[in-house]
Amino acid sequence: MSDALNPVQQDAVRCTDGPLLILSGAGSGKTRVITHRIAHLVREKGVSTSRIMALTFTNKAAGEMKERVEKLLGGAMRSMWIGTFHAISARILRREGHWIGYERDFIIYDTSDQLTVIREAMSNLMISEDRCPPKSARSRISHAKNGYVDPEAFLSSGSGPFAEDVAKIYRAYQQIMRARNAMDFDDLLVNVVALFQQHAGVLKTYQDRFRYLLVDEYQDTNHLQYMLTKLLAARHRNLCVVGDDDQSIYQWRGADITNILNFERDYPEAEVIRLEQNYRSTQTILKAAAAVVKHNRTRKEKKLWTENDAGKPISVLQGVDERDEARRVLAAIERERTEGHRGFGDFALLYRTNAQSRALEDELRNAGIPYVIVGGLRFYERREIKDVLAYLKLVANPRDALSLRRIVNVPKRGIGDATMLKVQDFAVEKEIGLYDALGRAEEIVGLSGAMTKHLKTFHQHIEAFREQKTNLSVDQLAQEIVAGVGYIEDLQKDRSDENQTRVENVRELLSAMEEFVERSEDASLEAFLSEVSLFTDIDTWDEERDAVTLMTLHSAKGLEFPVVFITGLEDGLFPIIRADGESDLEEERRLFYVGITRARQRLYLCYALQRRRWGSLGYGAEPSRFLREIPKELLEYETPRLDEDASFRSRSGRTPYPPRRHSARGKKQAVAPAGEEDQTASGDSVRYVPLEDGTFPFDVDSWVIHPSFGRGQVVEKSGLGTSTRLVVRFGDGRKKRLMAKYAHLEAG
DNA sequence: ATACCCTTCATTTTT
DNA sequence: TGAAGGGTAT
Repeated sequence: MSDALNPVQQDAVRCTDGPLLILSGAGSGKTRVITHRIAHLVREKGVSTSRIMALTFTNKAAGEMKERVEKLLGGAMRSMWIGTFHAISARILRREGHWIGYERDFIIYDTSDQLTVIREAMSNLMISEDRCPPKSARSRISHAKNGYVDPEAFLSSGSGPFAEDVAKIYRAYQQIMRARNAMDFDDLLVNVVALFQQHAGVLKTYQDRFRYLLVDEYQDTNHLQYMLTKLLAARHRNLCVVGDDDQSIYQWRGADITNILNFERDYPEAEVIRLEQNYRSTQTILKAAAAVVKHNRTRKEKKLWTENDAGKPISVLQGVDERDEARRVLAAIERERTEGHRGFGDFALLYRTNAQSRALEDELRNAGIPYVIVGGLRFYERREIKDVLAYLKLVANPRDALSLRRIVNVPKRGIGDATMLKVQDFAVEKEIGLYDALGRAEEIVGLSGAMTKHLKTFHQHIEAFREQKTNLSVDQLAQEIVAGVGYIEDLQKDRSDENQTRVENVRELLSAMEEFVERSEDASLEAFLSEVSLFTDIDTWDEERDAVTLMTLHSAKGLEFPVVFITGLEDGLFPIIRADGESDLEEERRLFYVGITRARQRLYLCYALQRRRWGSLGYGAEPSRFLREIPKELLEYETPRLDEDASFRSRSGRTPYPPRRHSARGKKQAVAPAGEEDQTASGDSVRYVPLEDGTFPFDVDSWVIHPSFGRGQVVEKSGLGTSTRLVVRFGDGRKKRLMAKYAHLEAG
């Protein structure tokens, strides 16, 4: 990219006052313009950074923006509010939520937490899950919120099947969330809009403070975000929105493309600037992108151009099935690597659905190629991470019954479901929270003395953490908790690979917290919890790593790679057609457009003639109609090589690469079990003598025979009498935990 | 309490 | 297909 801004970019930078719509084509240097614009405001116009707010969709975009502005201005931009809509809303609500009945320490529920609450609401209402699937309730509630529709309005609008049920669930759900001082993602936006609408004074403070407002990816704003933007900008009207209607790919989530299409109607005095020079891709790639998106009707006409070379044709790869497709991708990667002198980090493999990553992943792993998967299984959604966070959440907010339930018996404290039911009954009877009920465990009838003690101990433990909360930083507090409850030790009791990974993840979390404390001005527990709740996988994606990147087309938005493979280009998959036959072809096409324009030099379009979808159901597929929308002269079909070599490889799973270890986040490595050789040597024979009380005489190191596992050696023994438990290592190296009284062991 | 078997779900995309 | 969660036998 050239150093100086081009004339249009300069216009966009200098046009600071009044509403401005920047239509920025893919690869047109959008981020550069935004950051220079902010720097211009500060340096040339003397605007204080504290008066600028920039809203983005992802933390990554926000972080990048902040970093680049800091670089331009040479200093930390503490006072400037750059963040995602959700993060900024959370920040405002931490300060002002009390106006609308939330406490400062409200917690943010993720989508699985949401589901739990919905189930709870449904069971209270006696609505069966067959009648109204919780997930569909969730999505309809979310839609309602995105349209700023409350339960009552939802009911009167009476839309869709079971509208009454959903309205009831919606209301009950909100009641539960309120009682727990909790908000879901949508609530963050709903509440900040409600706050501003109901409290003019509060709104005025923010309107006055933020004289310059900037919104990135405006084409993806939903109605709530639109309202929020409008409210904030109403006073100064210095609102700059940046976007590209051709890259609107979140309508399914409530994004309203008319926000960008109607900007000029909302702000008649708005300037419009079009960034149309592309600095990223070859002419060939741009031509293909333009030809595709031209098929859409609802869009603003624009003409992207570039001074770059024509570049190579776009390659089309055909596989017989998804494995074959994957192998062809790998072959192309290898060719690019040797001929094009590229590193693994230059490649991106994009797909429509996360499930498609498997075949690619399998082949990459076989070949020993390092790769990173973005999305899919998220760090903060892992069990161990959620456990630790649940402790923190409970410490932050004892009303968070969800977190309480999650960890009350983790690690095991002998507090089971039956006990918690009694606690719950007591809590309901006394009209107190679950947590407070634990503190009064001695009053609960029907609990054994030991159980009461367990509950009290747990309560005291948490109380102690709550006291420490004020003197300790978040990371120290987390360390105290992890150590205090023996979380890691508990994991290490079972030394499986899986648990080892879990321990590492917990440590990773702890170090992430240290980092958080170092870099944040507000290092409070609440701020940390807010941040992690709003974190996604793409945010941690490390572009420096020399590894092939795998991700969905959606995740790829905003990124670029020298070489891009778009896989699974089959009708029905991409464009996707759902089970009900519904498909938004224009949005799918925009998604394809986004994918194409991620590529700088080389683009590969791949499909398979047959693909397994949900297992055995293989379906024959037509190549995607989108392929036909690209002019033939831009394409180069790779001769399908369906020779015996390919089929041989398909069976043996061999590839030209030697297997090598690599780490792919979130995927457990296929590690061969620690091979213990056959134990054929006869050890000391222990006579099988069943004792009167049913105990068994086996000790550590003695040999036993199990009716189904065969012969093995006792490596651990715990418990006494009838509850004797043994860990036995059998012939194939597998260790089994056995309850001696059930195992039918014989001496051997 | 654990281990295994069964069912179900996911397969659209995410803050 | 395979992961994950529930239920049941041990």
